[in-house]
Amino acid sequence: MKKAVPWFALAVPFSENGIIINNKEMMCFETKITEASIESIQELYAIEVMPESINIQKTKKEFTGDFTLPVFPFVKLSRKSPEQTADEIGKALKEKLDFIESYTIIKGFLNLSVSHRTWIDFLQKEIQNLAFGNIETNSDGPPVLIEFSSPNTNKPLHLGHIRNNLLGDAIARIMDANKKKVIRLNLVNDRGIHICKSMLAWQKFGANETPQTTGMKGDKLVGKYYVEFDKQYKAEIAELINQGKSKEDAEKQAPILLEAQQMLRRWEEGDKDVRKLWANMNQWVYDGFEQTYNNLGITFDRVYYESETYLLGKEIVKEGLAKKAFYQHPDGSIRVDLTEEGLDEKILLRSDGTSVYITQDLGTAVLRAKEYQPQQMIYVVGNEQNYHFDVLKRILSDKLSYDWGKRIYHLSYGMVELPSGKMKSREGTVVDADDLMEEMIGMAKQKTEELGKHDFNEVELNELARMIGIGALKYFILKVDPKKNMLFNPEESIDLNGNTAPFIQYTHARICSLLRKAGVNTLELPNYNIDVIPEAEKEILRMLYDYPVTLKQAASELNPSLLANYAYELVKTYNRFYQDTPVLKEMNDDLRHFRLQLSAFTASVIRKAMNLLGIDLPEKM
RNA sequence: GGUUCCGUAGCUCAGCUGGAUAGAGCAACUGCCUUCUAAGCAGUAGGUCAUGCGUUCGAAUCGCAUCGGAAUCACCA
Repeated sequence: MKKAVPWFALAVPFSENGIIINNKEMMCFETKITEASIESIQELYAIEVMPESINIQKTKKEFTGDFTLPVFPFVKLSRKSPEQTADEIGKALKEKLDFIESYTIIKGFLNLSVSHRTWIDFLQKEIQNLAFGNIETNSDGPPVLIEFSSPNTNKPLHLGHIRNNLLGDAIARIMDANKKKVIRLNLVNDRGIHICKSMLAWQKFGANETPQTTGMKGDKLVGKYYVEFDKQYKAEIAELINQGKSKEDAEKQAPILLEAQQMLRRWEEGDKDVRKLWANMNQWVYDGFEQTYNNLGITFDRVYYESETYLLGKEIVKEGLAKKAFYQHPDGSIRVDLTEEGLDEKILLRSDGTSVYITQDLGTAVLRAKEYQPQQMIYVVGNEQNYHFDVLKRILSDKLSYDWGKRIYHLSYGMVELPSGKMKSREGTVVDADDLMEEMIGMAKQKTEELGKHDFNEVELNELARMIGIGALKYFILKVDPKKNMLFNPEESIDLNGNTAPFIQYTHARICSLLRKAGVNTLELPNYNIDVIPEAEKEILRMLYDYPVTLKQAASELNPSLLANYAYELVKTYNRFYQDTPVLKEMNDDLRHFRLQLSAFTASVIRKAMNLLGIDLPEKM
């Protein structure tokens, strides 16, 4: 249950209580309150307390105040009642901190109120700051590598791949907002028995079908023959069992499987015909993938192909053998003994000298470490491979003593499950990525028309539907904590109301409309002053203030869902205000200007958060 | 069987570095459009936070045990 914090979380400047230390003089109330509290307690009770025991939190909505300090940990030291302790500390804090205007005490909770002037200053200053929330760290430092997507080329992408792609993309964006140089990697698994299965089935039953002759998307066509292979394979197994073979024997001896294995050997020998067929069919798949990636808005800086890198690992294994990090088993295979680390023995090279999955991962890890000398290597891979990455990391850092081995981080995400269980390509129980996107866009279009939005021509309507449909899909996936498994029910379509992207997009569009009608530049409004900020507005300010912290936390935990949930909370808070507070119709100039600026800044922060999730926002909807 | 992860409203999810009366959305029900976009807002109803014990001034949150679910433990990837 303990949150796994990546090793490099420390590289992000957090103070002990998780708050950013001064970024471009950004106001950080919590830090100042914490420091002043330590001082005050020292002065009042002559006792030094650790910063950890000062736990500044946001005041709950039902009480007045902005920040709360529970004083229970100090009552033993003060030898006074919680109320009296809180009062003494509150008095001292008010004196030390000019931004604290007043405080109230409820039981042992000291609720501090930040002055209205301070909040106005915050708004006026930060709305000018285009980089609000972003932070400068290691901007010239070595890059962060993020490997994600990494598809097999024998079948089309499905909803599980979508989660992987969206997480990888969002994390790359979040790291980038933290001023890290990010390299997006894709390692395409373009060779192996699975591709040979598709190739063989196509050769046998394909009748020379191509994407051109069938009008089928390339990856779909190749996937079709992968399923075709499986059908034939199963039929042959059944036949063999009928003839009296055991199930295991049948599975090993089915002629079509033997043929596929033969094809793989010919591929490895460089057989011209096989290589040509392979190159052709892979190209179909790449053309198909490109469309899917485009529609998802996913890009890469560097694509590795396994066919080019799969031999690299053998060298590493041989070196490790020479260094006695590994050993040779009597049967000829090379293995690593990780029993001391609480893991098992693991095969690194087969007895016939060919490489297994981990051999290749060792090779590509060394390759990219050499090429980029990265500060971090993040792998976005499902949690079914936790064990594999545990082994990989231990081999590289412990057994082979690569210093960068420790900087590998497996971003392990949960599976997308259907009500019927896990998705399985071979059994056809998958939610296809292209179909799902198309369906979402269709729904968005239909909804837009139902709501009688007539301000759009055909092109605009399509673009709007794309933003809403794809946005809804991305948000649906990204709002869930990455490490948790999630459920997708195809019977119930993804919502467009409530805690969804369209809700957030809609609020943004409303603000845009408001600003268009105001017809002023919100950055150049005359300086206003108001004595009392109404509660609805203050709640928005408090939410806006939270954005930088949320972004830092999302970065250090590699968790985009924090930003999704933040955006939702912000928007809900804004809508409450919008519903019954006039902005343009406000006659008091100061108030009107304040509300306009508050709205503009809110829209800007919504944009920031959603951009980090890869979600586009229309200005009208 | 070993290891790891998970269990919060009918459903999908927040909250988990211990803090005040456990929150949203969907589904159900009730109000609010002659006023800045109703893809909205306000409200009703729905909970032994899997169970038990422990630590603590205080536990959904930390520890131990039990029950239930998932993943993994390949000369597959």
